[in-house]
Amino acid sequence: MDYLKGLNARQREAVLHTEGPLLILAGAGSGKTRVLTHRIAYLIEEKGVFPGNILAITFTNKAANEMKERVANLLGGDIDNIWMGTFHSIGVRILRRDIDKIGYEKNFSIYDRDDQITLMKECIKEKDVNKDIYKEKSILATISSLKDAMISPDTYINKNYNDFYRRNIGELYALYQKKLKQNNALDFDDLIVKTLELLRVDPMVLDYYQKKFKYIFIDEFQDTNKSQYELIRLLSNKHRNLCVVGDDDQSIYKFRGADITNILNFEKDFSDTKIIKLEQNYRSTKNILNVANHVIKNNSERKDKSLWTDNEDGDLVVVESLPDSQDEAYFVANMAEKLMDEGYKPSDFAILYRTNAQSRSFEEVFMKKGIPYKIVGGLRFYDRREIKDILAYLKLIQNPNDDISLKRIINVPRRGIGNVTMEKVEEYASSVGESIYTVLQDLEGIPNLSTRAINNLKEFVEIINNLMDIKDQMSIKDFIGEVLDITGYIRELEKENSIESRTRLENIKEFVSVAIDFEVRNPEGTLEDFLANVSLLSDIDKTEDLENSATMLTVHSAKGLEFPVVFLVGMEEGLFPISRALEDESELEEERRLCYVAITRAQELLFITYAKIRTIYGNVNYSLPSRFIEEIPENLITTIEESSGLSKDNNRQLINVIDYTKRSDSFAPQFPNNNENIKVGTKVSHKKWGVGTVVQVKGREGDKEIIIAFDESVGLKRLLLSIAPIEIMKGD
DNA sequence: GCCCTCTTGTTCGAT
DNA sequence: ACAAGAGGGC
Repeated sequence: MDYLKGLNARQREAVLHTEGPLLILAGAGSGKTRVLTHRIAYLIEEKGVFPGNILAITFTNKAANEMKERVANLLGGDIDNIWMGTFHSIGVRILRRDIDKIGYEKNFSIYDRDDQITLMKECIKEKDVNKDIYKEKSILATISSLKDAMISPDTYINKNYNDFYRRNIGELYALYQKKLKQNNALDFDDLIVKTLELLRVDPMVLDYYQKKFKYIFIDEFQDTNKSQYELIRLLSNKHRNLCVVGDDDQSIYKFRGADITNILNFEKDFSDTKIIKLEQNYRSTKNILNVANHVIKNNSERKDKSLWTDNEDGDLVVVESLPDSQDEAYFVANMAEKLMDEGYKPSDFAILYRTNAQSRSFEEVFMKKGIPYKIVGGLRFYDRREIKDILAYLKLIQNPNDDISLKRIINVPRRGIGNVTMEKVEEYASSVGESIYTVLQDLEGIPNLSTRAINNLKEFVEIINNLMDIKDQMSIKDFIGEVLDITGYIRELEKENSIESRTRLENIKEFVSVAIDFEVRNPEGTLEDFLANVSLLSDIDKTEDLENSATMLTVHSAKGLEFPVVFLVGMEEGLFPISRALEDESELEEERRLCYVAITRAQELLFITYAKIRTIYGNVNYSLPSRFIEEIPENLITTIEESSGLSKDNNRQLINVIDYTKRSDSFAPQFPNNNENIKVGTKVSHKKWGVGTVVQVKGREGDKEIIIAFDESVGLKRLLLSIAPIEIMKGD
């Protein structure tokens, strides 16, 4: 088979350059996945490279699976031996084999964000520092960036010895690491850092992997952080066949340590680097690409490149201003319906927003209109309480040292084991330096426990021991069934028999089917593998592959994806770019890159919307259109009104119907409030809040804001006169 | 030990 | 606007 077929000259060059360091600067939509898959296929088929000698690191597990599939299709052979996955999953794989060499046990747990917070709370309590000053989340953020930069607690403490606050942070960092180890647990950052440590500490292990990985690929290289970069430098050091693919314009993860200098300095670190630029875009129309180019060129920190396309001009990009976020949602939904009449499918649509919280209004309207949709991230399945509970049981059974998981479920369902009892147990456990589970094996040894507490604890210990005994005798799915049964978790929910408990039971069923699915895909997989798999899924991975539904997701999650029709919503100053970035040039450039990523997801049609009023935290905010909109030349954009009237060149008749913001439920009130009759003292009645008196009227850019005092149970409310659902009381 | 009410933070993005 | 956590009363 010819692996060069259908590739352009640059792409071929990238496929053929197999030896030595290679940096592929791949613009958005320039066919980099194609290059990567063909290059891997070429190596195996033409160069006779054994699949087990290839390591490919992708950004999500989904991307890894897709790449695997595509390579398998090209080759028609067995490629299971290729190591393909995210940095974190590769780390787990290496650590499961040899982590005992750096003092952990091989059955380590992986702690997610919530587990980290729980653990940090314990550290703060134990260290007895002011918890109003030392916030778990911000400390964890600091620790995470320190780990990314490979700075140890000791180094940090020594460097900041005279800074009281920082020294405390450093000591909390040290304590946090100590506790992780006691729990035999690693957090996400540890999966990289400990892998690095293992390779540095043990020359045999390093040698093994350096020899094994003759060819290494890294996708989305612009979003690797320092420790990840160090890891691949180490792994590739022997064969030096390292191929990295990235686009500095799409670097959007600085907040979690992504270091753009990795890509900018690659050629310095690897002196004989071959650089190939892929600049032909195969994804978007000329108009869309033009818009993207005009936005990104305002950034100063970037490698010079010019992305071009042979595709059609396509329609102009539509920029639409809406009164508020609900109108925005209706606009998108109405336009989607219109486009469906023209032959588009729901799955062709993506709604991209800056923050997850924005999804709600779109979800509501799509639900109302019956347009199928799915949400990436947001209300996360794996974050639900019942799922976390079951996972905690499984984690504890797999790793008895995992105190965090134990404490989560020791009294779930209720077993009469309360705080007082647990405090005694924990105190004893830490005094003898054992895990909670271990000390529970000999309840008589724990001081001051009441007989009742002992009996309750005994019951719990028996449940867990029982489950540990049967763990290896059955499939994962059956074992989860036993856990749900023996612990009484299901019985408790069934007994409750509320709407909520029924939803929970549904979710649990869903979780069991996840396990079944895992077993089908990984016949050899252990409970350990299953848990690691679940922990390391990205939001994209976790999103159900619902047939033919629109996708709602953040711009961050949209990285690497493409859609025929993109709605880029909430394009307002303070939201996108986000308020925090307004005064910082480098953060602003990151926002601009994010905007560039959003625009370049679109293949055929792009709609950009912004709302004049946006409610955040329940507060009304008046906003201006995003500066990124201002950066687009007028001749590249249009509005619905324009495009439906006198049509410009290349501009399709987008609509026949005029009002795209019409709300189908006509909640939008027809109250004649635009009159001058409302003034301070006027009595009005509101649908929901009842009768109130206007206490203030303020002018606001053509509209008026009124403040009304309602009954004391409601209090003061701020409303916009033009849209307030109020009526003036007669006889006033 | 349990339940109810009040307070608090959330929302920048995520493996 | 809303959920989760804290705190107080029983």
